[in-house]
Amino acid sequence: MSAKMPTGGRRQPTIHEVAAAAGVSIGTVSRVASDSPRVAPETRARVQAAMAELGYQPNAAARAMRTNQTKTIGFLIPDMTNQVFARVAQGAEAVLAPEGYMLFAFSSNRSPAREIEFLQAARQRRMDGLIVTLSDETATGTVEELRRMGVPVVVLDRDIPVEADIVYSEHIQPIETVVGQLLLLGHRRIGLITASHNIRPGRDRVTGFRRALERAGIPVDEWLVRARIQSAEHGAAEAHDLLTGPNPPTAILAAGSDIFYGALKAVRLLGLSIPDDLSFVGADDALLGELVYPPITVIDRDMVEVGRQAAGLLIDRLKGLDMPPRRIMLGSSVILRSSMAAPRPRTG
Amino acid sequence: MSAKMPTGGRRQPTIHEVAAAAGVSIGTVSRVASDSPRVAPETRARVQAAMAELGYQPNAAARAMRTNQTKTIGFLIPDMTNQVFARVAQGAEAVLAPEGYMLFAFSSNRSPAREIEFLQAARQRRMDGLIVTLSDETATGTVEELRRMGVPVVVLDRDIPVEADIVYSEHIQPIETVVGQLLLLGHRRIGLITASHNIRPGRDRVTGFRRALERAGIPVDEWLVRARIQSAEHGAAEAHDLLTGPNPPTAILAAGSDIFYGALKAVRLLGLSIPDDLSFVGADDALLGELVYPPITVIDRDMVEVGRQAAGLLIDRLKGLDMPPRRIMLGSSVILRSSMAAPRPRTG
DNA sequence: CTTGGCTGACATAACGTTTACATCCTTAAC
DNA sequence: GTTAAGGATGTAAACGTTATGTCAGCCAAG
Repeated sequence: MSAKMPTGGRRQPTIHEVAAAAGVSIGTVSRVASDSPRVAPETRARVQAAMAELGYQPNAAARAMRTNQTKTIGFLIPDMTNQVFARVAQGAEAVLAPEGYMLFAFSSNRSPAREIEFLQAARQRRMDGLIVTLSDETATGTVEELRRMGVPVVVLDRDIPVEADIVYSEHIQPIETVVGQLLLLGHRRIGLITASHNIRPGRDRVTGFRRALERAGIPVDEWLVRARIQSAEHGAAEAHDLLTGPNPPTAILAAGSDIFYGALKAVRLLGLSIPDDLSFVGADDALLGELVYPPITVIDRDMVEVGRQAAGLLIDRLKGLDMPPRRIMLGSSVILRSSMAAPRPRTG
Repeated sequence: MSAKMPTGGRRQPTIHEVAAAAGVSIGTVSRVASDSPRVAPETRARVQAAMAELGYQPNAAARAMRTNQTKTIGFLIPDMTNQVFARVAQGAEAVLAPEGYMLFAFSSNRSPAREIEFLQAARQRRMDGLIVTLSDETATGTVEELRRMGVPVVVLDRDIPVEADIVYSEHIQPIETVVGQLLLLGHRRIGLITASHNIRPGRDRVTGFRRALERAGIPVDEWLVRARIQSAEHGAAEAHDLLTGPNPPTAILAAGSDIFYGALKAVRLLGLSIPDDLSFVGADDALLGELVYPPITVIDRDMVEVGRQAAGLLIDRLKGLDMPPRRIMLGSSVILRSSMAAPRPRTG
């Protein structure tokens, strides 16, 4: 052969080859591979030497077929490029790895169709458990598929009619707090840009927003409430629309990390100065809020902890815990910075 | 049973149950499942109905055992929270999915030990191919493990002694360009913070840096060259050290996205103003560069394209292409913004 | 009416493990 | 010296597929 296929072609050694090399039966090799007792130290050493020599790695498929376990956890996220979900993965991984599970992340790019594909692939691969963040609670196919899973599933921050453990983040209260602050500063027209009503964070943020205004006795101008898609593009478009409208808000809440980027970019493009021309509040990306000038007030939450908690719930189920679905609610905090100020008196 | 284990416990139906339900043999079910011809339309319909009824999903492990294919590609990245790698995953996914492959991402958190664990897991799972970004070219265990893979591997932006296809990014030239610009502006002391010599990007950036200075006949002050760890912490620490030293640079190149964040944060904390007190250049996060004030000059590259190219190389190998390792070099661009200016005349 | 060709379906042998069971060999106790 | 106990190892079935070989039926041609 003149051209070698890079790192390809080599067949993986099987338990039989190891057995032959060590001069024992495959049963013995299997016992050594899975750290069973009942094997003589001398034999064990010989087998281990053969395994090392051949570079033997047990075939997970064959193993899975016998044991009905894959030691694999699937993690479905709407968007891999979003740091928020990446941090959750990090937290989950930290809990799962020591238990011998591998976490494989899959990004759906916010497409319910891709989510269904993933769930089917996960079922085909007989993954032992799942952590999922759906991009649309109202997509029935996804929920249906989730019901068929047959393995423990932990849902993140969504309300769906499925028997599963859930980790929630607090969204209502922090928005209420921030809107309260803005009202105190004198703002009366506050814009909210967030995710759609089809996912819990979107709904809750709108709820918090309304509550704060109602408590202050201020009617909600529906034009100022933009609950649509969770994306930078949406954030930019809505911010632009709000700020160039006939009666623009004096403050904007960009609730969602992507929306935060997009809205901030739109503000920059319009040449508005924060907080002189506009008060601005972001969410879920404390670092960005810190790096820009002026530093921006941000609603933040510990996503790594979300991942840890989710993995914890999953581990319990994998260990056979049998009880009704559990719910964990994790808090959010408001990091106050200098992006909020009293509104400039109307000059029009 | 009083408490039901959420979404757990349900055994998955097998091909036998589908066969029984449809009143055919398992062979026929298998042929329907894999879209073989040679099955009567009426029979096909009956089998499909049974599959839908039972929610049948073929067991991937059993399938893999027979076919020696898992339709799974592993993607090893140093850090999931880094957008750079997430974008690569996105690009790769876009190419792989239409070919029927699933991409599973795994983050090593820059630990060679975790990388070895992943490679072994990938081999156990008999993944069909791999895209890998190692965190240290000099870690021998990783390379050794890579050699044993037996399936096509595409390496991203690393020089390692393995027969594999590689996708490179251009790092020397953009640094040279930027340093050239800074020299033109009058800078003579320029600090470089980047990754260590153990990975190609770190080495190349230092090379570009030296070349630009040499061409201008300026000796390199080694104190100004900080090629260490690719992390925000390192970026912050080195920037702080440089800027508080006895003879600080008048310009800083923060070459690497994490380093960019960290260094920028350090500059903020020191209360320095860009570009008046300091010229500043970032890398790999064009969006951040755009959002901060003033907008920051950034060395950028199209990571989604990197992913696409890598997946393309992999697909070719999976289709049986047999030729010596291929190398693809992708360009980088410099996005000029207002963070570079003439150095302030020395007042000391 | 037989034969040959063809189609659709079935039966069955792998694939590489794990594990219950069988077997062999020591060693110790009677 | 026989036997029982027990530890170490071997044997073989099963897991859920795919693919190969086989066979039954049917139609057309001789």
